[in-house]
Amino acid sequence: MHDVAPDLLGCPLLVDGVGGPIVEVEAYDADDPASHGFRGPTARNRAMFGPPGHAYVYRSYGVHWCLNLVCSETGRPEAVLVRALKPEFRLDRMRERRGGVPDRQLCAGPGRLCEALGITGEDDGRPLDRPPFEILAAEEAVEITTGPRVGITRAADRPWRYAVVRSRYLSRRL
DNA sequence: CAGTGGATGCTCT
DNA sequence: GAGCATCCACTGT
Repeated sequence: MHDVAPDLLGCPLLVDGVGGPIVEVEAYDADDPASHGFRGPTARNRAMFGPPGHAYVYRSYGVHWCLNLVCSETGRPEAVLVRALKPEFRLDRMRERRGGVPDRQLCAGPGRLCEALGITGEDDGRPLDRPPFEILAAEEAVEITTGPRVGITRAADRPWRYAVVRSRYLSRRL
């Protein structure tokens, strides 16, 4: 799964044609105390234990939605949290949904990204290779760096945040 | 700029 | 009843 996470960077993620290339992700694996799947399957996290190539969407802080791409090859809960992408396709829809924030903040953060792409709990468990989802091959090679994950308390020092070097669309500086 | 705190609802202990 | 894989508004320099 730590192989999958960096490979996703640069790949355009679209929902109903709205989106752009992913610039920032975080990896969560089965032996990770910070992962929702760490304590076993529950009603919320069941998608994490399902087949790979599906979405795991959950509500964060009672307010925002966050999107994971499930990539458990072995039936273990492994997923990649999509934290930011470069707004590129159908910017008009994103601006409309995000209420006039600067373009660089349209998808700079997991909650913001879901709002811009219209992702909700309805999308939990849906396959990523069928509408409304679409993930394309990377347009060009990107330079990748790593750093500590954001917003967690347990295992916060694991450097499992992957980002495109010098992208101006990241949720935070590395 | 940096730092702080509130909103808000659901999950798990 | 506690604790969030967050965001935004507001404060003070």
